[in-house]
Amino acid sequence: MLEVLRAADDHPTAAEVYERVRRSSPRIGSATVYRTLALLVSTGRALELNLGDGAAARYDANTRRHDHAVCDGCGRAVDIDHPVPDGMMAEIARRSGFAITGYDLQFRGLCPDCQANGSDPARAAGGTGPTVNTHAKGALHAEA
Amino acid sequence: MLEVLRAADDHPTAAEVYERVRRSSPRIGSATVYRTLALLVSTGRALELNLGDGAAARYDANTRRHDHAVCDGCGRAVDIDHPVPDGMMAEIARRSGFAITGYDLQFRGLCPDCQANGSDPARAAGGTGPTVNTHAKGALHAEA
DNA sequence: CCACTGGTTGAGAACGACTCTCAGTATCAC
DNA sequence: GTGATACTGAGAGTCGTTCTCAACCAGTGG
Ligand SMILES: [Mn+2]
Ligand SMILES: [Mn+2]
Ligand SMILES: [Zn+2]
Ligand SMILES: [Zn+2]
Repeated sequence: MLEVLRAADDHPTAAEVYERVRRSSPRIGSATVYRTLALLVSTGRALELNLGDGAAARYDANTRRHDHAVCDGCGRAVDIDHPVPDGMMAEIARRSGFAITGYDLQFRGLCPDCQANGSDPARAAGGTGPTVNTHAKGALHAEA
Repeated sequence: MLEVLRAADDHPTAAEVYERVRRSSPRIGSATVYRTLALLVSTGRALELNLGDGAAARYDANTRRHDHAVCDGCGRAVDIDHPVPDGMMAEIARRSGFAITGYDLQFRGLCPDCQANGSDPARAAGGTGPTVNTHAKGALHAEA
């Protein structure tokens, strides 16, 4: 299970992990996949990502603190490694009165593939082929 | 409906909006609330927020670009107005190849109330009383 | 007035992503 | 082997949201 995650370069949803694990263990049930993912997350061996588009959670074996850029066309998420300045966190904490423990940041836009296939973006991104989320669910990226 | 949103200083979920609208229009159905919220969002008169905790979407009549600090204890979300430097966006775009159109940023931590009532945080935040999300759903704020 | 027409509405069914329950099974300790 | 214990998968349940569809409400023309 962790192997599957480590081997994944995309950021698979639980359903995608299930599908992949099933190839080597066809008798596994989805409950076990959810249980195991939760365990990996709670023991710090994986990250659960909520990319702010209201879609299913994604899982990431890369536990270093990092952010993502999410493609509005095909849903692909790529790693972004560019920490927010510390001073900013302190400033936010001071102004809000919150005890800030962390932050989630994601950029939205179009990936190179979807920029190319300008029209009907939600179909590009073929490549090695992670499932594409067709149903875009309304005006996204308005968030936060 | 927009009035209800404008009058709200918290960031109500669709269910909370429904509940409040119902006070003046008791015959309204939830389908209409969802439909209307979607319309407000798609016409730019409200924002749909996905605060990255996998919880229900929240709605915000404040359409200025702004971010939020979310309390891990009681779920409260307060506005943060502290734009990320432009240079950073450009840098991200350059390094990722994405055409970046925006970003979503949320800070996590404990609100002043929940800092006070240290133990059992998920019960504080009384105040004017938006519903509190008890079931915390596992290790949050690991995200992104 | 009143029959048509098209846009809204609300009730309830359907849906997707999860989470729970529970009986069956594998594991280990004796 | 026998029993205690943990783990598993099937399926039911939950929650937030969207869909479907019949009833309803404008208007419009007559
Ligand atoms: Mn990542
Ligand atoms: Mn706000
Ligand atoms: Zn794309
Ligand atoms: Zn709080």
